[in-house]
Amino acid sequence: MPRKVSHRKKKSSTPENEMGAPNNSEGTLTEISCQAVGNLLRRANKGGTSKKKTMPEFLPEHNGPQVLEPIPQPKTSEAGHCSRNPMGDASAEEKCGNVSLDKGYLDSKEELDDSDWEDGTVPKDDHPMTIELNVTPDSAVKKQSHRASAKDKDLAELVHKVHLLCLLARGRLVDSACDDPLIQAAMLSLLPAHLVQLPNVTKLTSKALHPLVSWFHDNFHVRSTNAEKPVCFALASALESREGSPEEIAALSVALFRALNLTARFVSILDATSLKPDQSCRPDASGSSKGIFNTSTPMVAKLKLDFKSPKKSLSYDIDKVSESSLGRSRKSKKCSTTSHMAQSGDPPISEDLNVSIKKSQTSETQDNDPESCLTDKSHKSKRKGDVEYEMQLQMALAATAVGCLESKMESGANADEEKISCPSKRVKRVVSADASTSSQVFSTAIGSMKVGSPLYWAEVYCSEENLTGKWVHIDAVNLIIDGEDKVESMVAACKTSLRYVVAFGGRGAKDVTRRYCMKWYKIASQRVSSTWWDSVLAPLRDLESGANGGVVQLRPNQNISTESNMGHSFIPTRSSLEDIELETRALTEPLPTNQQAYKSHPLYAIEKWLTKYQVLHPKGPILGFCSGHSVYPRTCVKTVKTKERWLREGLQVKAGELPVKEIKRSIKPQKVQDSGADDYYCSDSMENSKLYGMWQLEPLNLPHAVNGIVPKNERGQVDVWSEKCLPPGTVHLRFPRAFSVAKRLEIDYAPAMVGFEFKNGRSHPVYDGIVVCAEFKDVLLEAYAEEDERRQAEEKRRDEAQALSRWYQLLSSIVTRQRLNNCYNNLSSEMSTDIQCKNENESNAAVCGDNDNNQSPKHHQVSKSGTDLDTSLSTPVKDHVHVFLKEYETFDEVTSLLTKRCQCGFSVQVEEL
DNA sequence: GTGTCTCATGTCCCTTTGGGAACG
DNA sequence: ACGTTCCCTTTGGGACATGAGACA
Repeated sequence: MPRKVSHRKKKSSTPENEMGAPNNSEGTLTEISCQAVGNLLRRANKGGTSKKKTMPEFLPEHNGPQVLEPIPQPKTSEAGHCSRNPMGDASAEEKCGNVSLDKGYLDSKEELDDSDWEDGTVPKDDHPMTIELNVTPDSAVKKQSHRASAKDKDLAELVHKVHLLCLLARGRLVDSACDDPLIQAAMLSLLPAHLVQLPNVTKLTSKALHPLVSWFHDNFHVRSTNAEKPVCFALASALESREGSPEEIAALSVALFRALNLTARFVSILDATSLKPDQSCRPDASGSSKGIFNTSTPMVAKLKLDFKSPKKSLSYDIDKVSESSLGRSRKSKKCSTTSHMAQSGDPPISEDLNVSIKKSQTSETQDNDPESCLTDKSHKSKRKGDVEYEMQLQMALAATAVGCLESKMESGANADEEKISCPSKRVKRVVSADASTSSQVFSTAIGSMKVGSPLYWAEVYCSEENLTGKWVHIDAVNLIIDGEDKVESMVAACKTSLRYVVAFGGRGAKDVTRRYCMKWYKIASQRVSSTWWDSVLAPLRDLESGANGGVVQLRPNQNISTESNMGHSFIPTRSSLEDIELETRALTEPLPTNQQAYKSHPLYAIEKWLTKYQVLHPKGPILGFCSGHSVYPRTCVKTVKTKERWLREGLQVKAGELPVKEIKRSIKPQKVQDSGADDYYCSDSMENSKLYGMWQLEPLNLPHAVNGIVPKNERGQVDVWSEKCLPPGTVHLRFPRAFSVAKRLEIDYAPAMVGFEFKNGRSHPVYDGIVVCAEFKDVLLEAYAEEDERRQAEEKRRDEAQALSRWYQLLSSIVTRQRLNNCYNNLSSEMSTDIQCKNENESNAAVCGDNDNNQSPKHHQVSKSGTDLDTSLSTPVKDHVHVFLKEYETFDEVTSLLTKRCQCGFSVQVEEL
């Protein structure tokens, strides 16, 4: 493939880039991680996916001469942070355009545009430039034609898990840094005196935190940071400059809260690489690639690219806001603009705006929610789906009669009653009054605002919120307090994933995704198996609840009811109450608005998407409707099976029960040979399978064994799928050849079929042992033991006989050879030597030769060929004494072996040392 | 541009109970 | 005569996941 060469021109050589790839960063944990995970994914992409798809994901790539531009290293020391900086890096990008590779690759599709590329050779000027390998932009976006194999899936899952672990570790580091006493003290020293004593820790409400958060928001801004420092230093640096990455700013807010003795957690979205193989190595639909170490916010990034002048950017935003907010107050415009500018991090403009906003906020923050400026935008007309969504939410809540989400109960408790009682007014009220809770509308509004995706925020425990206190979401970066229901919309609008939201505290962590994710069904399939995730989090949960899960002091009137409900032993802690809250959310998820979501929804189901072996029982209550289909609780979905399948589980259909469902089952075409003709025809017939539900079953009632006779099925066997399938009074003996013992003792038995084996195109029953009446068990075992012993003895005897026989054969052949040798005297001495050598090796029998007449002071190693047995066999006269005459001696100079021979044919070899 | 639905297609799982010839 | 082993041939249908295209 021809390589494409990009002229990145001056914009690529920013000071940041020059500093961004320091040699001293070589070998850092980040680099090693980048490379290791990159290698993993490259393995996954091997064969079928081009390099283009993998390379941008994991930078820096050390491709030697291929990358001529100094590639900026990941700007911080952590895995997740270096990329998850959707707002903070914006200013940096404005400065350096689309240069930095880790951003540039990912953020803008424009970079991949053909106009940016030209074929040619590398010019020999000093402009840094990049060579990208292998593919054209079109092919990069081109979809994979092949499906991911199981291996790819496994690998993607592995990478996903590793990435999650890295992000968890990162979160713990940040959490730990938030506890740093120096940072906390420095934060306190910056805090105005009137705010130091502001929060009443014992009776804290989210509203009381507004001044504090406003002050923080005004004084700390998001900037991109390219310094690679340990978390603590990074926080200190951000504190000093009052600027930092979103992660640092969020962490500083946590440090501030903790310095004020508030119970606060650092919350992070763990935006791990995709669990599915195709998505983990492919640019997403919006054209931005998301890799493990490079997560982008395309909307923000594009904005930065489009508008070089900050002022232009500002005017654009204001225009957009004014367009999208018809008849909105001036205040809301300011708020939205401020919100964005604070994120974009342009110094002069945001400063100016901060001043203006300060003025407006100081007079208004006490009474109005700052985030109302965001939610006001949701006044725009609702789509049909939004209205349906709201209606269904209400219906679901009414039908399930489960308490609504606590936050929503609080916000709209009064309105709910009216809505349920007066459906005709519902829509209007939803649009007008309850717009702040409409995530759909908010999503649209956020989209038009082009704000960055929140990835980090804080949670502060407010004891006076709700009845029992609650963890309150505080996004100091975006100046949003108690906006947990907005996070999902903002995240969705920015193409980020809300799969894992983890709160860090006390060096531990807790998954609080349920608090922020209202559409669990959308993320459920993107999350790793809960078993693994729970086991990973278990020790961290303990740490977290140990630090933050203190006993909740309930108000007197609440104490009674709680105790009566939960029992006297229940001591409510923050942790346990939060668990209940999250569990409640899990059980009160709003109804999805699209049909397909019901396919695998854990809570709801529609009949259309039931599988072949599922029925609704009972068929109700109807929780709502989706496109005209009734929605039922998932608990009504029951699995039905055939009699035979239930039999395997030790259950049988009750007498008189009719099948709850019948499905057509095609019988396998039988090959029937037509007599007299070569062609085959298939007899393809259909028959109905009768299916029964669990409620129609009873424990298996097999006929009892009587008079030592085992009850058998129509095939004369017993199907032993499990112990439950054994007829009463029988036992399963899993011994090989047990049947022969039973047969010998004339005990009735049945072969035990334990399953099937698919071989040679058809199923074969697999047998394992026999089933006999229980009373014969001991007799059989005894007999089997005896039989086994006898068999082993027999085997031993047979082996010995065979060994003897083989020895006899061997020796006979030697004797025969020797006799032939004696008879026909012309056998060469070499032959004899060969045989002796061979015999010596085989028999390994060496004896000392007493008859050695050699007088020389040699050390003799004498081997008597053929052993004594040989001698006795070869010499008919027993009292024969070997005589080794000199003339019969031979000496092999190569092996230094002296061979002495007797006239009888016996020979001895002496090795001369 | 986005979300939803339908259809097509690939993958995976479930299904499931010889018989004849040769040989010992 | 009887028991054991080998060889033959190499399913196929449905559920489910996923992508493409149409449509609102």
